[in-house]
Amino acid sequence: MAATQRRGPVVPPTLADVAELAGVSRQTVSNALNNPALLRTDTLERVQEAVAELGYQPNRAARNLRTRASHLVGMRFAPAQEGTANALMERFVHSLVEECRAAGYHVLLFAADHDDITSGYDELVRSTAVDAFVVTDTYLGNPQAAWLEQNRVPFVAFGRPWDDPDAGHPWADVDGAAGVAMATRHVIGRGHTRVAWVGWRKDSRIGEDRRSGWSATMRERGLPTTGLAARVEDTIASGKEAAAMLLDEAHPSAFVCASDTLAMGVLHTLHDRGLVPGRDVAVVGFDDSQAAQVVPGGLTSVRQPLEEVAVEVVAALQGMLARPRLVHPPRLLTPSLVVRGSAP
Amino acid sequence: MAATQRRGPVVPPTLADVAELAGVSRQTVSNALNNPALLRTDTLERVQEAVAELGYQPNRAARNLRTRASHLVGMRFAPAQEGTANALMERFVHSLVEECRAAGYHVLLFAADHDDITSGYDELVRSTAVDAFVVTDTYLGNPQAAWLEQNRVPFVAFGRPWDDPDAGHPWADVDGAAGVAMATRHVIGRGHTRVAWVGWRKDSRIGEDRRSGWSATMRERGLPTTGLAARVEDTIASGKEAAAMLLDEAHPSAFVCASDTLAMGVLHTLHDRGLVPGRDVAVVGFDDSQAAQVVPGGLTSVRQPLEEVAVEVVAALQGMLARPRLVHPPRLLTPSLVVRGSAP
DNA sequence: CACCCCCTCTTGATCGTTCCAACCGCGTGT
DNA sequence: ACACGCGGTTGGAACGATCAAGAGGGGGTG
Repeated sequence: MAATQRRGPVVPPTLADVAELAGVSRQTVSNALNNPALLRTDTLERVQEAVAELGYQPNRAARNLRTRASHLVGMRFAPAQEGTANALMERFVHSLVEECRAAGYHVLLFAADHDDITSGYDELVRSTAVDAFVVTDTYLGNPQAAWLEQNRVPFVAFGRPWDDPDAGHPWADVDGAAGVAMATRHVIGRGHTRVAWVGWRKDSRIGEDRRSGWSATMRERGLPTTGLAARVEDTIASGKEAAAMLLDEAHPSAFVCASDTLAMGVLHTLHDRGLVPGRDVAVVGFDDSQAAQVVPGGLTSVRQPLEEVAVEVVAALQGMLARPRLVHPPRLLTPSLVVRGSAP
Repeated sequence: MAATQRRGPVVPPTLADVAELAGVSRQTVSNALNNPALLRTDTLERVQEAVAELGYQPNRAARNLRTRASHLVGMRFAPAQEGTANALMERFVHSLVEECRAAGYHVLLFAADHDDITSGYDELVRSTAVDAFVVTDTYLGNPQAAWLEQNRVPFVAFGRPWDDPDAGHPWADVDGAAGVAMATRHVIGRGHTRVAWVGWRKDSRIGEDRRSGWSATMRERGLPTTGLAARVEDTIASGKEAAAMLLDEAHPSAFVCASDTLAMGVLHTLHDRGLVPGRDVAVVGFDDSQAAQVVPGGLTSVRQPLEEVAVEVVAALQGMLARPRLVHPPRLLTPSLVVRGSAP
């Protein structure tokens, strides 16, 4: 036996091998694995021993073919943009992988053409390579969400369906407005009254949502907002320029930003002007990126509970695949504030 | 027909459906896809039309079962450590996904128990869920590489087999010593003569390799190294302490570091002491992390050519799966230096 | 004209698993 | 004593693709 395995790839045992060793039929072995309650305890034990002895694992391809399920979840993996501080995905994907494992799923990554967003999805659906998708970039006006829904492809979104509040698919998201409100209250609590907002352009729904957390809190506390907001591209340079402009024209003592990238831009301006973050001017970012964690002095930032998002997403996936009719209720999760030197 | 598809999931067409529509047998359709040269051109066209009309894609599970190949590549996905600036994986994984797509493969992510490293691999191998693995964390004394080799599981490593120079598996790696040498020459070229090294503990093979790039270059230029090196944990705090110690005792005017995390630690000390990076003291990191890119002033850093690594890894995978006997020759790739404010 | 061969296409079997319906032994109710 | 239900088991048929081998027809050759 050892001699036959010395050369060439090891050929894994099959259900039939286990059945023969245990002295039962294939179906009994199958039941032992998928429906153990049907077996007498002594038979079950005998089968389990045989399974353990051979190191048997059911062949995925055969099982997939028969059950019409792959136990794979597809996810399009877009790279983090260089030169920004947005690195959510690594954290999220890891949590997702962990959660999926607990649920008996694996994560399949794929890339799509940049011009044809649906290409990757389409191919995987038609070849029945995955059971469902996790869609993460719903902020792009999500053409793929609409496409998936139209084609009755199961998927769960990380991100709200902004354009269609009662879309038929399950989703989980983080309450950006609540996070920014938390950040704003934090700096107000430290005595700041002129709190500026550096956010994204108006066409970003997420950006407007986050901004509302700032403006609502300011209004609530009776503080001014006019002239204290900037809406720019999500780059270091834009954040830097916006901060310079705001400092000159509106004299804020604190900045709340839509992203860590913008916040890092603000830090650049303070750095250039010899202002000390946290002492002269408070700065809060959003995402708790690695840059926020390691920048000298530290950047206070709103941290998304990506682990919880992953839990919700996988729960929704399981529900959706088990009972396709039932729609999992959406979940909106609350982020937390990580306080560091830039806004102590 | 439309009525039958209105409710419930759409059932994809099979080979038989295409065959019927094209008026040929199943096998002919199969040949049209896998071996088109065997068909007469007019038949081929007829089949291709039918394929296009039905939107046919071969069922993965069935194909996998029959061909005993899944066209999936497994990769263990470990999360980036919080509080450090090491975020290589996201970039590498994306490149890998792109390359795999070109080669007709997909990437399957999985997580393993922290105590039993081989658990995830074992399960996937025995269930024939993946054709091969990409192993990335070979620096941990790689128990999984040894295990995989022993069990004749195909895999390609990103990282050299440090402990076993002529290991039987293909690999690609980045020449860390060359990268550090490049960094060291850069600061020497700018007039620095007392160049310090902040690296990892001695038990790290990668760390010692990178260190050799510094020490060899210094020796080559006839510059002193004694008292100018520190070997510490890969954390911000350790880098910060090491920099303080070195500044007090050896008075270096430049720091070359084994990682961006350590380099950020050095920046912390400079920041505390009112020293300006790039003007008073030069600092070079390793990895070109997001933190290096966005920190005020910018951190000069050695950038790993992860895209090229991915190309090599996938090429090795293809060769290995096509001709298991032949061993793909290892490749050692040269990194580049990204110059920013900390060492202009 | 018969023979052979090559090119093209078809038929039957197979991969390893799960689903289906039938089967068997056994105890129970009538 | 016979039918019946029930827990436990059995062989056979699917799932959808590929592999192996064979069938049919046209053209070249002796």
